[in-house]
Amino acid sequence: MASITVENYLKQLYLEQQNRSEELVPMGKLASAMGVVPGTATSMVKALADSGLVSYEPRFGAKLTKGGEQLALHVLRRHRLVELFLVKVLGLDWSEVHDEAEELEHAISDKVLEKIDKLLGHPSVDPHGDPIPTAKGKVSEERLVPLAEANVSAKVRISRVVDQDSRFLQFLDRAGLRPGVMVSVHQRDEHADAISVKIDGRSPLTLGTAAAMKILVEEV
Amino acid sequence: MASITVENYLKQLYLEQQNRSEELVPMGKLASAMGVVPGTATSMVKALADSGLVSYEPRFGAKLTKGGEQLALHVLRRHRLVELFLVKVLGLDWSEVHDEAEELEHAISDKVLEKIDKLLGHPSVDPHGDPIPTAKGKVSEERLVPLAEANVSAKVRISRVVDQDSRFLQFLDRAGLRPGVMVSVHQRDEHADAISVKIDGRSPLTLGTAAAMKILVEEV
DNA sequence: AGGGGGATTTTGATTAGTCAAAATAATTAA
DNA sequence: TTAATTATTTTGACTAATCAAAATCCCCCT
Repeated sequence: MASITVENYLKQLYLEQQNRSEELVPMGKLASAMGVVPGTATSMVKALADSGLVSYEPRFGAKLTKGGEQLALHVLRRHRLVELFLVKVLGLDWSEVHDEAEELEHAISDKVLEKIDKLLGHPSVDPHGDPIPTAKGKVSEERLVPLAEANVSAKVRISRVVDQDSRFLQFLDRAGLRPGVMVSVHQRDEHADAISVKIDGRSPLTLGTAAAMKILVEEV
Repeated sequence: MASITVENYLKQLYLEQQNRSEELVPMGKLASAMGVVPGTATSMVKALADSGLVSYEPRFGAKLTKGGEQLALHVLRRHRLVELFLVKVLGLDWSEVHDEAEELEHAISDKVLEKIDKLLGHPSVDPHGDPIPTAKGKVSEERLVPLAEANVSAKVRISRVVDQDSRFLQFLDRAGLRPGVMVSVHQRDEHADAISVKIDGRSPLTLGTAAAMKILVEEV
């Protein structure tokens, strides 16, 4: 069995791989994502390479092997199903489930996981709109665009928020910017580094580009 | 925060203290309950004593301090609420929830725990009839007697099963001997080391004394 | 009183995961 | 091309938790 630590490294490596264009994740990035010093990441990755879970190019970085990716996806499936479960069944807020799931993802058996999956009706996304890998380790690829890059006056649906920070999510929640909600892009100002959006029945809201990059939308 | 290992030692120490009349739990017993060699238990208990969670009498044994007991009860509360949750909400079998809860008890936050408690209507016992400590760390004391010592021809209610072995529980389940069920004590034979009981509408069933000791009943 | 024998404690080693800080390599700037 | 900067790797040390096996203690029996 992979230890909790190993599960976390694999998950983080997967997430980092998604984020950047390079396929090799540099040790420094992995280390800061894991909250450890770089040397620790190096030695851990070497151990993971020995177990065949990652392939490691010294001085360049590491990437998951097929096996490592399957394990990572399995952890991610647990994480995301747990998040949705906490929201739907236990009534927690979507801004607070990430941290809870961070612990539970390592403690839940396949048996319990499949019960949860069934109870929720085999959902495909979690409360933040992140896709839930299947038990076989498949992830559905969506093509979403950052709100920051949406066309002015377009009508878009908020589909995914790629930042788990609780305070950011609470802000979005208060602003009504939840996955599923339709918004129209009011105006965009490159120089002001801002984009302004409007939800029906609310007054327009202006977001900085950095924030708007973290909100993925679907053009309708 | 107490590590998972520490939580397990405290829990086990509490359970051992309940089982035996002596208040000090000998290292050998603790070690075998924890599945470690005796030397490991000794050194762990010394560390726990240093943190003020147990008091340790070399060569005699250890017992929980007030603080240690509170922690142990908190772990036990998580364990038992999770067990009931798994049965009631996710539909697992009462014979299989113990092992699941063994992991989850260390991963669940107070926030989630209290949601579960509320959802279940603040229950007082888990699926095996074990009492659930309150959030403040109080356990209701019941006075139950082992089925093995019930009077012949008495009508009794099965209240608690003090063995978490999955196969034993499956056996009981198939025999209809679940907490809450009424049985009448048919006959008892000291020499045969057996007791025979009857559930309405079923044929009588004979149990060995050892098994009957693990079933606690309430006289009605 | 002297041994046995069982439980307990000690000692020395091991593994996983970590950090601090020195050494090395690679990249950028001058 | 050399020097400076930055990222990475190495080295040595530490902690928590464990085991194996030797040492110790204590009770009981003759």
